Amino acid sequence: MKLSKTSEYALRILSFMINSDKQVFSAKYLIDKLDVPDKYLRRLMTDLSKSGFIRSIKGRDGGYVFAKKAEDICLSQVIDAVEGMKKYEGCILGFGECSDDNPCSLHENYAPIKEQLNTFLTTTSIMELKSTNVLKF
Amino acid sequence: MKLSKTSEYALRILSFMINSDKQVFSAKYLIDKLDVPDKYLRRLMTDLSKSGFIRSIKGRDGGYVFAKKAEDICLSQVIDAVEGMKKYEGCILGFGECSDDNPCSLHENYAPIKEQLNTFLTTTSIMELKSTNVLKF
DNA sequence: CGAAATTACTATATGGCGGTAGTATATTAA
DNA sequence: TTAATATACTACCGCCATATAGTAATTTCG
Repeated sequence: MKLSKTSEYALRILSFMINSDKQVFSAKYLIDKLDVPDKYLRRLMTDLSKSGFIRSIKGRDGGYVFAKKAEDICLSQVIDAVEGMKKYEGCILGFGECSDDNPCSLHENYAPIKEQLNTFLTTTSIMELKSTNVLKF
Repeated sequence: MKLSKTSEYALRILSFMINSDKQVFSAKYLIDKLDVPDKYLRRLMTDLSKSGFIRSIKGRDGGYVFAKKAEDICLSQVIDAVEGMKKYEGCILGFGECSDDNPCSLHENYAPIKEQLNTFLTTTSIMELKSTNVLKF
């Protein structure tokens, strides 16, 4: 299951920052290294700043730095900040009140899978995106 | 994880048809019973006909009937017909060539979950939507 | 200081999904 | 044969995600 393009971009950027020795990353530098559209990346960086994952430094020699430890940023937080987690948490048939007590006809079979997905997203930090391999996208 | 609204509608309609004693269902009747917008349902029924799940009968006293056994229609086929299965089958990070041999940094942890999801969708027929409970939506 | 480099903001395309409106076409009951 | 009932088709609109363009504001190096 694919995330939204915006979530992909966000994770790709944070992943790149983790895998680099640099501390400060200008938008220009990230655009040069990653396959993310110029203005879209800039706006996304502002969003990620407002969400508290990174911090912006204005002016000449400015850029972005991590605002918290990468170990403390989990996938679901990033996804929730840029596209929302609702679509990954809800009932597969879209029934508003689907639950163990009031299940839709697929609930019994699907609930365990959804549970695993949500556990994965909420317990995996972006440090998992650190890799010795070259980044691909 | 939620399906597209169109997939929801499609499964809701087929589910309703399974749970009824009727054989032929006019669009007007389905619209009256289900919470699906008039013209949107009509267009969707045409799509489901073209995909071979149901068959249309034109003219007065016309409507729609199943074109194949409900046991032979699985969830993934319906989803694929109306919204496509790509987003449920692809790499979570959107890497085109993500595989066991050439994995993205989340592949190892996410692949088993994706596998379960796809098995669920491809092995569950819409007969699973038959229920003694009242339909909810 | 002042020019250069950088982030922040606002406004504007673009494409797809969900939804609507009107018309054409087909069939049947009377 | 004709009116009624049904599906099929085409065109359009609104919203949201993605993407682009231009300008304003901020900081630092020389």
